[in-house]
Amino acid sequence: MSEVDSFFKSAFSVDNVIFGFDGGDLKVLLIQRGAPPFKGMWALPGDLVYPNENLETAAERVLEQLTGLKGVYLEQVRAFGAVNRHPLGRVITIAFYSLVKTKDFVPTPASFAQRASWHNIHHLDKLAFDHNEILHDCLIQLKYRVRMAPIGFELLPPKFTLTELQQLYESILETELDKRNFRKKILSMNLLEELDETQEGVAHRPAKLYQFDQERYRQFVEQGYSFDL
Amino acid sequence: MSEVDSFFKSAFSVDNVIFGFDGGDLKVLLIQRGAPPFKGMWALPGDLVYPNENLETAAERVLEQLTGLKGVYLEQVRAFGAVNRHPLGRVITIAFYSLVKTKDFVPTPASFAQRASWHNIHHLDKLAFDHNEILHDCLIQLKYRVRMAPIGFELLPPKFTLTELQQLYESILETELDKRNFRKKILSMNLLEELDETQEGVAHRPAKLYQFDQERYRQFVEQGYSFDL
DNA sequence: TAGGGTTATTGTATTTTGTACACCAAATAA
DNA sequence: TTATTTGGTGTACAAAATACAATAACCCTA
Repeated sequence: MSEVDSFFKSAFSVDNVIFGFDGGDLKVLLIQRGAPPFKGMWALPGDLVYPNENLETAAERVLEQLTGLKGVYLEQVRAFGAVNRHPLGRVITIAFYSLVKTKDFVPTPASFAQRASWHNIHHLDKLAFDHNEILHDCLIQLKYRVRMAPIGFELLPPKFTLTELQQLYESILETELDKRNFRKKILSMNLLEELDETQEGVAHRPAKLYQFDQERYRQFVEQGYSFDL
Repeated sequence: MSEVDSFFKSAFSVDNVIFGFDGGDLKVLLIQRGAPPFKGMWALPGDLVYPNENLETAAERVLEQLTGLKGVYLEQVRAFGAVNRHPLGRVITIAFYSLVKTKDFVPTPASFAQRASWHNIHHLDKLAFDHNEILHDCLIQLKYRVRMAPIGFELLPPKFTLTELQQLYESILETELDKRNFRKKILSMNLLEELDETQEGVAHRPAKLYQFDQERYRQFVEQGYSFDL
């Protein structure tokens, strides 16, 4: 991440809250800062926006440099622009969150250099800058969005069990869901394709695998329905 | 509104979608640009953010300079930062919307100078910059928020009839609502105080006046309920 | 190979919420 | 006084949310 010159007047950056899910709690990918300000502290990955770069493009670049991933789900949350949020000058930042499948994450040279690692979203220390606040707002946005659009699947492998899907929702929404009611509701939208495969390598009855069907969702929306969980 | 120097490298501004309601359709307050670029076209009121000014403060300043109003409801929507959105250079803008009571609006010198006027939100020409897109996104945001938080009242005078409130929701949501069901639902939350006053000067049975009770809403939230319409 | 351990899968009854719908009341104007 | 206009109200039905428990299918171990 390039750093802000100490004599700049104003600049803008993007910061990216990269969410991941590994079956337990919801995770966020943080980097450990190697230079002042906030040297050694954990921070959201981000960078200044290049002169000929859209905001989304900058956020995608930050994500790709760190994770090697392209084409992942990305959404802007809002701008953070408190006058003193950056100790070296006036920098406003545009916050994005993205949803990645943790198994796709391949550490890049940038992620080694920046000591990137996954952190449990509920056990976070004080982060650099106003990143705790940014993270908090992105999480609120995610909680809201995950119930109104079929974006949770972005955090799961292409084939998943209904229990995995339920646990994902439970960890994002921080609530417990009833198994039978959850299945009834998610299956009633008819957006999941039931596969002829089952879980393997588990010491109990293996669960059926499902995958999200993008085409069915397109028709679902076209017919005036909206995802709601 | 100060203009961007042609030799700047990058800057950021705020733009404010000021909504108003006069009983008919939802309105938005626009200014007619007096200088290039887009001279003569209608645009959202906005300005560059001052070096020592928070984003919200800048949006409040723009609003106050134009309308004389302070302390109105204001909410950030998101940043707009397409590379070529401003013809004179790289300017990203942070979009806000605010909700004002049209009867409180007192034209200021700035609003005369900028030929500010209310426009029907559904009959808009092409606006300057990317302001149609900004307006569109702010309207979508308003539609969401007005059903999840008691912010519609910000567009009405302190004392209003249930029919006025219903018409407000109908014009924001662009849908018709059933009178009995609407009243049942809004009254069931018990957030409105029924006053001992009635409408005056109407050629039919006068309606009871109500006012939104902020204190009741505080307790409502405290008890874990959430506004939902 | 039988039994124990673990998770998967399924339906129904009840409560709550949403929706559809029509008549009388109270004021002004002619 | 009568016509016109909007205000105000309740009930029956449909849909959705919720609460809840027994059997099935697999692996492991004795």
